[in-house]
Amino acid sequence: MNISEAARRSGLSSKTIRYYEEIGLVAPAARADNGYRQYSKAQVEEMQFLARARNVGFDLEECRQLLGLHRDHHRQSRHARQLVLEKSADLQRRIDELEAMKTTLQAMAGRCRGDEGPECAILDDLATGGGKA
Amino acid sequence: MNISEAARRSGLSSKTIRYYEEIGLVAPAARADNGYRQYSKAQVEEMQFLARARNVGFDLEECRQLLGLHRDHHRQSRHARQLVLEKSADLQRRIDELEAMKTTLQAMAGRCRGDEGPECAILDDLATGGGKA
DNA sequence: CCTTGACCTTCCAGCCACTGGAAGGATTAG
DNA sequence: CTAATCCTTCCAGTGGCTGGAAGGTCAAGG
Repeated sequence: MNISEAARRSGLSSKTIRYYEEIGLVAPAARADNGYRQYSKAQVEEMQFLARARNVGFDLEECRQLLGLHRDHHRQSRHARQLVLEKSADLQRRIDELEAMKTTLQAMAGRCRGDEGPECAILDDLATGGGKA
Repeated sequence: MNISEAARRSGLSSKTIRYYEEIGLVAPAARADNGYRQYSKAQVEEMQFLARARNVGFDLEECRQLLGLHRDHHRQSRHARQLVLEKSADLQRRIDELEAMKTTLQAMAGRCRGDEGPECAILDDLATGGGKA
């Protein structure tokens, strides 16, 4: 299987697959006589694993750890669970941050006339910090 | 006022102030005889404006636009309001994404024993996509 | 056989918004 | 005089790709 087929099946782009190989996240692919990368089902499955891990918020270093656990038959599930709980808490912190920003923005928009005139509660808030901005 | 004092008062770092000058987000500072940058109150206020705008989620290009509106006495407040509403929607989309990730993670953690053994619902979910991961 | 188009390869540059650090000059306090 | 703390410029690195150039390979159609 060539790289674009592996990409289609895994959900990663060809570029991303090459990049993951370069940084050692996936093993270097076998090469056909013409130099093209060749992939097995097992490798595509690892790529799917990585695509899913990325999609739930893990960074590449965490993906590396998770993949290590996945490959290790002597792993302890508490290690995976800990990574997941930490990431979950991390996401919650980021959500809280974004919510706080959004609340501030909504408050500013609520005080702004938003018309053709120059008077603007938003710009005043940003200038003075008055509206908790 | 030297750069570190301007940094302290504005909430930006000295590095960031130099960077903003370099990309033309703030006007080049006046220089003292020794070559040190000198800042006025008005400039520090613009930096505070930028720091606040950054803190509510605007990227540097948007900050540039907001600062342009702030400086323009013939502005129309609807332009600022539009930027704010778009950013708010943008934040909401990101919040929704993060919530979805977190929900998936929580579900995975809930099914995982998290003990000393190798059996692990999390790794299985990531491998198979079974748990909607 | 030739061309066209879709693959594939490598390598380099760029994105965003800084941050760290090196190398060197200026200022201040003791 | 020295030490500490400023300031300057410049270069490199971060994460996780993405785009593009320059060139090799392959399958189908004329």
